[in-house]
Amino acid sequence: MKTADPELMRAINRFNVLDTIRRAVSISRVEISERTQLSTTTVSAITASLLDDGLILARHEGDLRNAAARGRPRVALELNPDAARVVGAKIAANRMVFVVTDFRGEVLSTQTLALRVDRQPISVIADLIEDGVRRCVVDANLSIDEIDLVCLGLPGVIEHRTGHVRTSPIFRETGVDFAREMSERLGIVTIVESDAHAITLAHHWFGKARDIDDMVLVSLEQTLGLGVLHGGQLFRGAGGLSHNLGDLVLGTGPQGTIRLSSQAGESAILGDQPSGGRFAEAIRLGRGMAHAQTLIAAEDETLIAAAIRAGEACGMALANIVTLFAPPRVILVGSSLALGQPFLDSLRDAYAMAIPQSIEGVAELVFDQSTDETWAQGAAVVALRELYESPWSTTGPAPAH
Amino acid sequence: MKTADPELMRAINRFNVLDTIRRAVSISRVEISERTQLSTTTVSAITASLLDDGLILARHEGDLRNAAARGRPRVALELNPDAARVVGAKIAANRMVFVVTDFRGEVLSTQTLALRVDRQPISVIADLIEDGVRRCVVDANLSIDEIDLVCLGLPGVIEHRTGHVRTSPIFRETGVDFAREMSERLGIVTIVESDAHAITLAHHWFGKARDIDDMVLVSLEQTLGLGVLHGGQLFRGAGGLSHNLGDLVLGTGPQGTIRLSSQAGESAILGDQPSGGRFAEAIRLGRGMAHAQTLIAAEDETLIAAAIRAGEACGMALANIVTLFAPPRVILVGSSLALGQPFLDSLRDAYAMAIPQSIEGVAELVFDQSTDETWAQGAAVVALRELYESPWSTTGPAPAH
DNA sequence: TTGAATTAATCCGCATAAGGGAAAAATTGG
DNA sequence: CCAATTTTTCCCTTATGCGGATTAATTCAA
Repeated sequence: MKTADPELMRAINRFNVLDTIRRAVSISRVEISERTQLSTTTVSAITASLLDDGLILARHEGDLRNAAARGRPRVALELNPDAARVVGAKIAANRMVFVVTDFRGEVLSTQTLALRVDRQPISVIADLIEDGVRRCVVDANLSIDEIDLVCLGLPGVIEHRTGHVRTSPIFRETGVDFAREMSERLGIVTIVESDAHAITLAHHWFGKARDIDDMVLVSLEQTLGLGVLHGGQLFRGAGGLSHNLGDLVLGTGPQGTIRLSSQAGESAILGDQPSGGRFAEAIRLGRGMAHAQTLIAAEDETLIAAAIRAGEACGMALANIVTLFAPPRVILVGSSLALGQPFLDSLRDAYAMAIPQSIEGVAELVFDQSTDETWAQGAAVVALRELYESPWSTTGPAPAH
Repeated sequence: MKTADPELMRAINRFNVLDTIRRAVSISRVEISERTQLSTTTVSAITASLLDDGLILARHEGDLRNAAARGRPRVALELNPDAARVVGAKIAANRMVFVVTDFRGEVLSTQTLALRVDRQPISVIADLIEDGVRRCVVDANLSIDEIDLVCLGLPGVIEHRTGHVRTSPIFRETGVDFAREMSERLGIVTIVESDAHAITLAHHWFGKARDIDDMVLVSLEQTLGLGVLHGGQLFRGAGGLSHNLGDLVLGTGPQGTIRLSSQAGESAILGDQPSGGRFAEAIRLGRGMAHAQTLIAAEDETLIAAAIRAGEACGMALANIVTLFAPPRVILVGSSLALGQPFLDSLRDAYAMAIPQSIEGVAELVFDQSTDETWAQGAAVVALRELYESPWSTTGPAPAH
């Protein structure tokens, strides 16, 4: 049981102030006081400590109010970009994308490795990731020991608390203690997180959920993932497990249960393409969905049918998720969106059909084609949140460089 | 944004101490200190204030440690049963059950009204509930103004925060502000909550989830409900909405979507029975499931088939819920369990088939045939939790009588 | 029976938090 | 240059939790 002591109190208020500054980008103390309901005295004390720790900066130029304002001008407070650096990564079956960001989550450098890594031994994958992280750090003109935290977003069922990867399409093994492995290799604390959770936070900080604290995100990639934002925090199942939507059962068929992944997973949509062909080559290079879209535009019957089937399955699963979580907004992301109209239309139709009347209109559907960089940035946000929440003054990573 | 001030700190620690005492039934200050990680000094201060407010009592008789213990004996602290009284109720389509409980949640009196209330005008239902509450209070030798809170548990989609009943099988209307209606009638603050949430808390306090803070409960009654306990608290969807499992889509059939309620809802299982017959009579009296069980024991083909179909549908839905929430335990309750083996076996089989390998074994399935009184007691627990959390010393309901 | 040992509970003083009000600081307008 | 205005800080009060010393209540042994 966590006891409430003055330290916790200060940690909470510090985080709130820091997060308020982040959201506003630039904000005066009075406004922080208004938004957080903290007294100006307390805000002043907290910001003084944040300034002292080098987490924020004061900018005196320009008045934040209208130009004709009288009285002492407000001092703009902003996050100090240099307060920390983190690395975020999206690890997928056929590509890896790394970013280095500053304390604000702004991207400083990007590294993309386009290669198939799934089913490789762990040591090989770990080698590649380590290499990618180091390259990306060098690209940002930094040294590896200037990085405070690393967060890797990967598909599959991941136990956030321990960093164990229960199952992942990119690993042959199950139950890998990947956080420890990478932490040791890099010499930096490394967090392992579900890629869906990463992109969920990315949308909360920079994307289509900036204005709300409750929402659900569904990622339609090789794996089908889910992120639930609840009161501004990721809702992790008991034990901190991430979810795997692909395992959802849609019904029973002649050969047992029909899972969502068998209808809407990447391989289910693209099908078995003759190896060596142009399509198979595109898939291998991670361009499968884009290629599929051109084929759909050319009215390829098989693919259109597959896209429609996938859309229907997703729409139905989505309705069930909305029934359970009743979020005001649902964001859909992932490569499958590239399939275009046949997929999206059938998804929307199936959703409309399946959503119960009682909660019709509760959730707003939003589609978003984020770049891989955004996913990696989301992983960086996971890392940054850890830093925001840690009580700098007393203990934790070094505040500034 | 909730600001952290000393008052919040105090409220948190007070609640933790009170809840620790409740769980232990009888406990000394040292043990509270050990379990809550609060210093003995703080525990002493808080318990002094709780004693002062009359919420707990000190019992000096008997030593809590082994008989041969040396030193000053520990003083046992217990909840003061008389610190508050609440009314809890389970409102179903064909019966109402009321209980009055003391501050510990112990039942003081019970009232059962066996009558069909669904599809009646709201005023009629409200009349009946008012009557039931007042009778139950009199039965407990109390006056209505000695009751601190009332909580009504009803089926359907209910907005806990506002007390609005979005949809409920017992109301003709939708969007009823039932909490306000009943609060005005009774002159007592009345909470309206999903019956599934009520029974979930009942299990957490007294039943099969006493030892854990994370679990999922599925209620199989006329309506199919869900309760999710997350970190010892009910997980309410965004907006405090309760869930309606019956609206979950299982697949598509010739005439549109197939919902769980059409496979496993009470009416789906029992079917259309010729009115006037014994079965129809039993259903009208709320004995439908029990009657069905005797028919199943007599090998009624139609009913066995219906039970199996319902079990399969529930098992599949359950697997999906476990996939999403990954709880260590799932408790199944409700009248449908009375169907017996054909239902339970097919449920278990379908669940085993549908549960993905990656989380096989994380969730333990527990079946429980709670009485209606337990459901009502759960509603009382919802009310009591409000009292436990309210900062008595400063404001809130009167502490003692 | 009496004193030592032991354990529980409380008292006292300290550190730290937030908050309120007054004072200081920094600007504009006349 | 002074008055007006607004932001920020300083000083003081109150509340919290905690550590150490103190008091209280019991058992054990001589």
